[in-house]
Amino acid sequence: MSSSRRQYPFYLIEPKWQKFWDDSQSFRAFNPNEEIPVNHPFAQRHKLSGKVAATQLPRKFYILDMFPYPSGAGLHVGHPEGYTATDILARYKRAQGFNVLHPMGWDSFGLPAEQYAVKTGQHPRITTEQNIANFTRQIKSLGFSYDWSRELATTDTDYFKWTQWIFLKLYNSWFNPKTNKAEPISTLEFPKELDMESIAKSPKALELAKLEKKDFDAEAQKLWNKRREYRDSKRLAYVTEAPVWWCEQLGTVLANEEVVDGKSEVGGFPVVRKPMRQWMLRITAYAEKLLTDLDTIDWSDSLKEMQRNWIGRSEGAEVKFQILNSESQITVFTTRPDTLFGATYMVIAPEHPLVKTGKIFPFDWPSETPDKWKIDPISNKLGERPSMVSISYQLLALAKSDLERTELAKEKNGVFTGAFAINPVNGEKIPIWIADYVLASYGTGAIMAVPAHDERDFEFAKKFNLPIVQVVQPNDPKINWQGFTDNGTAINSSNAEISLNGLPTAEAKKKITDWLEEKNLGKKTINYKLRDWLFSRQRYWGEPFPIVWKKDAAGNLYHEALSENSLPVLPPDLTDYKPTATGEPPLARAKDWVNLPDGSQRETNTMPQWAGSCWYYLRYLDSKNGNAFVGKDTENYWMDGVAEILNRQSAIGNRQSIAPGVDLYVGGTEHAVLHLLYARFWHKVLFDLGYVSTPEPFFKLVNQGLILGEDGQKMSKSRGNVVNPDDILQEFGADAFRLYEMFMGPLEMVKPWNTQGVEGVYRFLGRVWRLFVDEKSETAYEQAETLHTEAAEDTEKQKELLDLILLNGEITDIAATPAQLKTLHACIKKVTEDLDALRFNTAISAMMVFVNEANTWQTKPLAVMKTFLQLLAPFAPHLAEELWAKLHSTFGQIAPSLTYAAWPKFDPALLVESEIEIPVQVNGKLRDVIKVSATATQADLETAAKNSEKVKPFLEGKTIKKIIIVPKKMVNLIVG
RNA sequence: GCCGGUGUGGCGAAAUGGCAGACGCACAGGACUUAAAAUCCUGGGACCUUAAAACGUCGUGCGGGUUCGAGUCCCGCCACCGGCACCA
Repeated sequence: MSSSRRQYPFYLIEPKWQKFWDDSQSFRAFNPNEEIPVNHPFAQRHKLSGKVAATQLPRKFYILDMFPYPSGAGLHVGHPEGYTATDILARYKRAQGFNVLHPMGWDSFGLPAEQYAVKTGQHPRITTEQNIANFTRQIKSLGFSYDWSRELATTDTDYFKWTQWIFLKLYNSWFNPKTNKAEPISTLEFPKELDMESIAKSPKALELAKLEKKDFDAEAQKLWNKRREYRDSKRLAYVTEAPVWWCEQLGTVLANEEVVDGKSEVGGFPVVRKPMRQWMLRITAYAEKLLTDLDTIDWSDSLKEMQRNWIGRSEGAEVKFQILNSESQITVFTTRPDTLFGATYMVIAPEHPLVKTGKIFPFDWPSETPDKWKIDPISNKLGERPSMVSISYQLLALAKSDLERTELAKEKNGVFTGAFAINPVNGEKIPIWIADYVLASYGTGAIMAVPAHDERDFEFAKKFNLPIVQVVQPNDPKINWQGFTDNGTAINSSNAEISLNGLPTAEAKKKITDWLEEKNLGKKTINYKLRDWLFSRQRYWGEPFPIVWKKDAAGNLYHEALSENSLPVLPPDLTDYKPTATGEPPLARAKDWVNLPDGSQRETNTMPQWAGSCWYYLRYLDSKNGNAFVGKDTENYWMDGVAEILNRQSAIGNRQSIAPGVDLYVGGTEHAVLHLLYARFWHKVLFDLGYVSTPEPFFKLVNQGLILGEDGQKMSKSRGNVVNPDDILQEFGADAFRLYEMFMGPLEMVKPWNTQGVEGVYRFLGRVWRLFVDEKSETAYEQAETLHTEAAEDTEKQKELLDLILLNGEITDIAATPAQLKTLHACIKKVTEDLDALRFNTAISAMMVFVNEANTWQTKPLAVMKTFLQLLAPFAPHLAEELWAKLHSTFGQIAPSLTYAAWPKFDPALLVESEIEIPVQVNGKLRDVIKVSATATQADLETAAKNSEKVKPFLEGKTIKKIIIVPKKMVNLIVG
C-alpha cells in the first residue's frame, strides 16, 4: 500500500455524516398513508406531512441491489461495485424529487453456516447473525443511502413465515390451461369418472347404494383417494418420485440449475442421479410466459438469451410409431417432421418406461440380424441378446455419470432390441434400438433417427451400418447431402396420399404435420428444455415446509397443508446438524417436532436457498407488515408505476404489455438462470392469483461486470490477489473507494483492479477539498490533530477539529463569469446525461474537467461551487456534505444537508459558443483548423477554408470539384 | 459446434458517420524544498526528418466494401471472455 500523505480528513468526515444520516433517518422512503415527520427533509422538500395518500406522494423510484449472502469472508470488492452504482442513482433520483426506495437485506439461509454448525455445534443462527453484523458494519462504512428501517433477512421468522405462506399459495393452486393462468385448486374440475355429480347420476351410484356400509365406505374411500391423487397431481407444488441430482458431499439433492458440468455449483462436488421422493414446483407451466414476457423487460440481450436457452423452446411434432407384432406404440418428438420419410431406425433412451418393464420387448434377435448390431456394449464382443433391462442398465453403467454421458467426444453406444416399428409414412420396417445418446428427460425419451440429416444419427448409423436415406436436397448442389442438417428441398418423400417433394423445408414441415394430425398419427407439439423446479433439500438451515403427512385407513401416505394461521413453522433446535444415519434430513432427528399429537408427521425436508430470494423485493415494500406479505395499496404504489409506462415504452420500443415493477435491479450475472428465473416464476403466480399488480418483477436489470485481480486474473485466495475493501477504506476512505469503483470503466464490463487508480481518484477528491478550504486553517487543524489521534472515535472532538478548517476565502457570493457558467453547465449537462445512461465513468471525468478548470479561477462564485457539490454528492456524498455544510455555516442561505436539494438543471443558452473551431479537410484529410464565428454561414466557411494558409498549398494547381460543408462541424474540399 | 459480448497508446478507458486517444494511471522533465514526500506546471500513439520542432506518412484485431469522410455502417475472417451444449 502507498504511504502517500492524507489528501483530506475523510476519517473524520465520513463517520460524521454517516451518523448524521442515520440520526436524521435521511433515506427513509415513505409508504402511502405512512406518517411522515414534519421535519424530515423529504417532507420539507415536497411540502408534505402527516399521512399522505399514494396519489399525493411524488413518483416512486425503486432501485434494488441483489442482496448478499452474508458469508464469513465478509464483503469483497465486487459487492460495492453494484451497490455504489445503485446508490449513486438513488441519491440522484432523490435529488430529482422521486420517492426513492433503496433497501438492503440478507439472503441468509445457506450452506456455509450449516456446515459450520455440523463441525462445531454452533447454531447456524448465531453464525449467521455474526456474519450479518460484520456485513452491516462494512456496508454502512461505505455510506450507502439505504433505508435501513426496511432491512430484512430471509432467516427472520417474520420473513420466512411469508415464504411459507407463498408456498401454501403454490400448493393450493393449479395452472388452468384454459385461462392460461394459476388459479386456486378449488376451481379444478375432476374428470368425469371422479366427478361427484356425474358419479351420483351414473348407474354405478345405484350399485354402490346397495352395498353394505363397510363396503360402501371402502368404495367411497377409494374414490376419495383417487380424487385426492388427481388433485395433488395438478398442484403447482407437488410431490414426485423421480431421478434427481444427489450430492453426497453436500448431503442433499440439487436443482438442475444448481448442477454445472456434472458437479454441484456450490463446492464443485460430484453429483449422481438418484430416484427420490421430492417436492417440485411446476415452473414448466410458465415456460411460455417466462419466454415471451422477456420481450417486455429491459434486460441485456445476453441475459435474456441465457434464459431463452435455458427455457429451450422448440417447435416440432409428435409422431406415433406402431411396434411390429405388438400392441404398443412409441411416440417420438421431432423438430424435423419433414424428414419422416428418411427415418430408417428408432432409438429409445435406456431409462424409457417401455424398457423398464422388460415386457415390451420380448423379441429375440432375428436370424438375419447383422453381427454389428449384436455387440455387447460392455464386453464389446458379439453376444447373446441380453434382457432389455440389462442392456439399459449396462448402457447407463457404461456412461457412469451424466457428465460422461453428455461428453461431446464420447462415442455413442447402443444395442438392437430385436423389435421393429413401422414408419407411418411409407410402411417401412425399421429397427428399434436402445442407445445412450437419447435422453429420457427430453421430449418423449424416444426419437426417430434420420441419419441423412442429423449429425448424431449419422454418426450412429455409420457405426452400426444402418441405412442412410436422403430426403432433403441442399440448395447449394456442391454441398454433400450426407449429414446435411440445414433447410433445403424435400425429395424422396411421397406415398400414395402425400408428397413433400420439391417443397422447401418450412413448407414440408407444415404439410406433413397437417397430414399426420388428419390421420391421427401425430400432432404439432412444442417442447421445452426447462424442467420442473426441484424444491426440497435435505438440510437444516432452510425454511421448513408447512406440510404434514398422514395415513388413510388403507395405510396410504398422503400430504396435507397446514393452515395459514399455524405459520411460521419454526425449525426445531438440534444439537447435531448432520443428516440421520438412515439418510433422512437433519430435521428428522427432532422426534418431538416431527410427530404431531394427531399421529401425523411433519415434512422434514426444507426449502432451497432460492425460496427466500424469490420475493424479498416485495417484502421490502412493507417489511413490518404483520398481516400480509405486502399491503395492497403499498404494493400498488411501489410496483405499478403507471406514470412511467410511457417513458418506458419509448425506452424499449412500442410494446403491447409493459411491465413496471422494480425500476432498476443491479447484480451479478451468476443468477441468470437461477434466482432471476425463479423470482419471475413466483411473481407470475402471485400475479395470476391477484396478489401483485405486475406480470414481471424487475423492469430494468443491469449486470455489473466482474472485478479481476491486479494481475488480470479472477480474484481468489489461492492466487493471493484478493483486495479487501476494509484496507481500501482505511487508506483512502469510502468516497475514494466508491469513486474508483465507478471510474474503472463501464459498469457491465469485466475490469482489473488497480490500487494506483484508487490513488488517482483520491487525489481528485483532495483537489476538490483544496478548492474549497483555506490552506492556512488546514495547517492549524493538522497541528491540532496530532494532539488528538483518538478523534475518529470522539464525535465532539471530530466536529471541533473539522471546524478548525475554514472555507477558502476565494469563494464569495459574487456573480459568475460567462466562462465559469459555461464550465459549470457543461458539467451539469454531462453528469446528468451520463447518470441517466448509467455512464458513471464519464460523469466522473466530466467532474475532473470542471475541477481542473476551477483550480485556475481567481474568484470562485458561491453559486457555481455550490452547484458543483450537488453534482459530486451522489458519487462522494460524505465530502460533498461536509463542504456543503461549510458553505452553509459561512453563507447561510442553503440547507445544512444537500440530500434533498433539487438537482441542478443546465441552461443550453450558456453553452453556446460565440466562436468555434472548424476542421478543414482536403480530400478527407485534415489540413487545418480554423476559428470562425458560431453564426458563420456556409459561404463564410467556404471562404475561410479556402483562405487558410495551411490549406492553400494543397489547392494550388488543382480545381475544387466539390465542397462539403457540415455547419458547425467541418469543411471538406474535394480537389482533383 | 451454437448463442451473446469484447478487440483503440505501456495500462484503465473516451469519442450522435465529422480534429482518434477526453479523463485517469504509470512514466519523463521542471517549480517548490537542505532533501524527500505531498503539491503545482509541462510533455507524451508509432514512424520519418530534426538540436528541438514543424511538415509528412502510418495508425482503433485482420481482409474487403459503402461514403466527400469509417473506431463508428455493411460483407467475410481471426483472437479473447461469458453462457449453452448428444435437447432430436
